Amino acid sequence: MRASQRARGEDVALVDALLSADERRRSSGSRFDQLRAEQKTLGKRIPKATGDEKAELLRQASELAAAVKAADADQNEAAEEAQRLLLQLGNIVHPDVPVGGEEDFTVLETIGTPRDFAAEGFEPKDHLELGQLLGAIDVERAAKVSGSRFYYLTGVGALLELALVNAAIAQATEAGFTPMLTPALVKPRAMEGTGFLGQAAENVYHLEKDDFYLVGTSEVPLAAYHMDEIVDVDRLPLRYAGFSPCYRREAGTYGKDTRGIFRVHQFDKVEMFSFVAPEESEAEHARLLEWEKQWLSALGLPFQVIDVASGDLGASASRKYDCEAWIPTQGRYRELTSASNCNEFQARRLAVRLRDERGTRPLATLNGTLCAVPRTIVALLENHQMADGSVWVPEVLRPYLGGRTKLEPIKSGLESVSKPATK
RNA sequence: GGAGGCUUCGCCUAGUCUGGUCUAUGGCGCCGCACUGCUAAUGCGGUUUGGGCCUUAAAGCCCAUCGAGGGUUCAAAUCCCUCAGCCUCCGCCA
Repeated sequence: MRASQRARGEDVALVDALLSADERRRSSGSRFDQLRAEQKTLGKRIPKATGDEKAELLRQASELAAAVKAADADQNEAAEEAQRLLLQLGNIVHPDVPVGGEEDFTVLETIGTPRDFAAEGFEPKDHLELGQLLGAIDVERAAKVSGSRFYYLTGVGALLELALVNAAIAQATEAGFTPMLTPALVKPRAMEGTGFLGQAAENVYHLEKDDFYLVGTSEVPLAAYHMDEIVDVDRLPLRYAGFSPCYRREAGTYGKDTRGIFRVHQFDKVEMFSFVAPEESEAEHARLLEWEKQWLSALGLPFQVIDVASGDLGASASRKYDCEAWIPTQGRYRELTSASNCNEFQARRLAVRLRDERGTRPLATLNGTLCAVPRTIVALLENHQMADGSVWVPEVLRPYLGGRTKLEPIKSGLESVSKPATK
């Protein structure tokens, strides 16, 4: 909603200011070039000259040097101004994107059918209750240690995460992605270049003492991986499957999704990231979505695909498809994955270019979630639960869970082993 | 954390002490052309990136770019300062 409220008038004013700053940069730049050429010519004569002639030349050169310096300063100032304005500008929205705020998305398709628990004769438990029965999730101790919106995955919960990650990486590798473990702390340039220091800045953790940012997604280190590089067009597409912890301040979400692990400050995620030629970006966007659908289908989750509305796109995406899984205890579809086409937006800021017969130009970057762990666990537990609190394990995960077909409530869980002394 | 060394137009490299002759040397790779049954070899030419001018186009021209930024100077790859990255050694540490 916030983004949609950004008045169009402001953007127009921004673009005008940007254009005039660029014009200033250009004119003082050509003045600089000209003065510099004169200075060079003059400079060549100085070593050969003697006496009065030399003194005169030195005097002229000195004046010229001052003029060059002034033109250079003008140029730099205008360039900085233009850059500053440019960073405030969001990506251009794809014309087919539905206009409006968060609620104005279009449902593109619905896959699978939510279970009818009433017909099965029992009331579904929510993921936290199931997690506790299984000895898989501990939010109480996490609150003690780290505060709200943190969690421990314990026992089978920890195993479940590892299984999900392994299965997701296996699928991505099969599809041709290069698996990557990425830094979670990045420099300002990487954060800024991916578009996270604009409206999204309030949701980013910053380590002031070292000027590091904690990434909210491995999209950041993956996009910046080829920063300042020129990639030969023959090497495209470059596809990476990143796995990293993700940190989010979740500012402005007080009171939203407070129960369980649906919305947390730290989680692990497998992310797909593609570098492609700009003319390929829409086709690649569709492919990313297909891989997400393949993943969610393999997990046996009912979900819908939405075309996210313009106001909910963020700064860097021109179009975004979300896959939303059915959450039985909430009675609605919730975001599990998100695939964004950023076209040249990030590449331009990070100076990632391609080289083909036409020369060099920015390429396109796209990102798509494969598996954001906690939310996937939420959906998995709730959708595959049975009346006794056990949870059916989809086939893709079994090889990574010692072949087990279901997770079962533990008789004497961690609770009985060591209860917190207080409360 | 401490001490020292290094960073040059794809890769390697000359140049830095002693500022102007650097319009940055040479090799490798790559591209084009020539020659040659093919390949190879050989010869000649080209080969950073960004901005601008000019042109139908090709070509050509100007400016910047020697890790980044600042300073000194008429003039900086070269001298000074700050920062970054890499390497070596010491300390500490999983």
